[in-house]
Amino acid sequence: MPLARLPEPSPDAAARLLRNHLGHRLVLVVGRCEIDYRGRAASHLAPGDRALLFKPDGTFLVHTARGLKPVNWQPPGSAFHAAIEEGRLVLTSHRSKPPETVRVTMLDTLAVEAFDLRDGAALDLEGTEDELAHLIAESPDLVEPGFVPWGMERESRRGPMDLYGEDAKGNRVVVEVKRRAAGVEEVSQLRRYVEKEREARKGTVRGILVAPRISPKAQRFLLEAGLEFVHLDLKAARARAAAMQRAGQASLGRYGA
Amino acid sequence: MPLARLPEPSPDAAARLLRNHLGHRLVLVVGRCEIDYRGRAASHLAPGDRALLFKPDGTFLVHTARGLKPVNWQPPGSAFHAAIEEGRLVLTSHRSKPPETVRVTMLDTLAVEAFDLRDGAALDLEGTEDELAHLIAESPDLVEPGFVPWGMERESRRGPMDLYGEDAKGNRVVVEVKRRAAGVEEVSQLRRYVEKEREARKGTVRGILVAPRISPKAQRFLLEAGLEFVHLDLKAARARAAAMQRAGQASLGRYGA
DNA sequence: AAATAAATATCGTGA
DNA sequence: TCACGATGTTTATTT
Repeated sequence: MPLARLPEPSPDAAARLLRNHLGHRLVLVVGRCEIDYRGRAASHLAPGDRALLFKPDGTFLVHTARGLKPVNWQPPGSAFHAAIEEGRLVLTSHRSKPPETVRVTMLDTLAVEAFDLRDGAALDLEGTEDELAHLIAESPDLVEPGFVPWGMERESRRGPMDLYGEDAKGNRVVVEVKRRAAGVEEVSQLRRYVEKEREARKGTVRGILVAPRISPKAQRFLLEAGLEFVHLDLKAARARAAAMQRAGQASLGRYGA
Repeated sequence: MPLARLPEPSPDAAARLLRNHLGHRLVLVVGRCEIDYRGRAASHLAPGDRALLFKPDGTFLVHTARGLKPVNWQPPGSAFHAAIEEGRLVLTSHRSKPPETVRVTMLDTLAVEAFDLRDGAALDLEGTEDELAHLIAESPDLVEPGFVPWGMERESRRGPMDLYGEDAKGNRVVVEVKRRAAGVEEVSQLRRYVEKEREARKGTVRGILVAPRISPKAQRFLLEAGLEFVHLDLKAARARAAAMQRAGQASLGRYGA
């Protein structure tokens, strides 16, 4: 049950409830309102019905009936304020760095509710770029036979590239991993790393973009920049990595320690 | 007032309400739940209290008590389904391209509500990159004295660059405009455009990055690539553009037609 | 605090 | 439909 709830409250009653709960509970406000934002940019939204969410951590969201993204918002850390101006409930959210304010004038409040949300769980997410990079680090033949990674970016701070190492011929190799289709921007990214490495070291430096797909323009750009593309998606990487690990185990069982 | 509302409903009662309104109204569900997502990636979220928003356009949002981003979501166009499984209310949202499903098992439903949101307003946003580019197009001296833009990307579809034209000496100039601080990625972007232009045309092609600020690494990269940086933020651009326009008007008044 | 890159990025636009 | 670039991007990570 809501901790508190007011159906079609008066501005005064709504303000009292909000002052009790804003910044402490999840507060939902639904109704007709007009919204102004000023900060890095500025916006105005003429009157209409919307749902407002005020979170205990200072997050503020305004959702219209359409679209995934909030039409206006404020990130965590913002301060809430409820006031009555000219008989109307005015809700503001402000933060200092950068200075930004969202101001909502309620014209018709349909509902105001506060909930105490208890939640100790953290999202367990898989299928990220990081997972793909780790699969390659463990089964580097996914890039090409003989590729030997010297380390991952996070571990070795040699640079921001996802993986680096050397190929079967001893050439330096920079690998950039993408979990989704690569475009020109991703090629540019790899190109920056490879150029930096070519400046720092003598000898051949290869750059390999690993992704499930590459756009035609990006493919041309890649070839012009002397870089390479390896097709690999997460599903295939998982399957092939598992197979390689099994093969490795089998080899060890037969020939290893 | 909500179109419909059930405080602490039974799974059956909640399912009935949801089947009536999902996909037609804004539906809010608050309660303890467990969430699984499978699609481009995959995630699991152990039980906890959250707020669910189902929009009429197929948008689905799961918000915890913290953070700006929903912990799980589904973009517009998704299909909703409410079922009872083993006595529990199970809410799913599915879309086909790409195939993705979010499945919410309600363990304790605190509230279910449906609202009919009427909203004909569109967000009026200013302070975008587009505005900055237009200010420069109208007052090209903001880039440098004597710069003459031949057209904007959108108007002339000459290419992906924000502005292009020629300087006082007749050199081709490619201008990339950013409304916020520029980093290495923004320099790479300008570099791509300039290189393409240098391939296509003979003669000098200058590349100018216009932004309120540039990071030290990006600055070095920019110089190495033979590109230039012009400091300009939106506020200054507005003020100087207005002053230039006034000056232009004054000149016309004195010397012009 | 600043910079860099990832994101289930989303969203609009143009080809 | 795809590709590309903007976003008040936000978020996490590292320096």
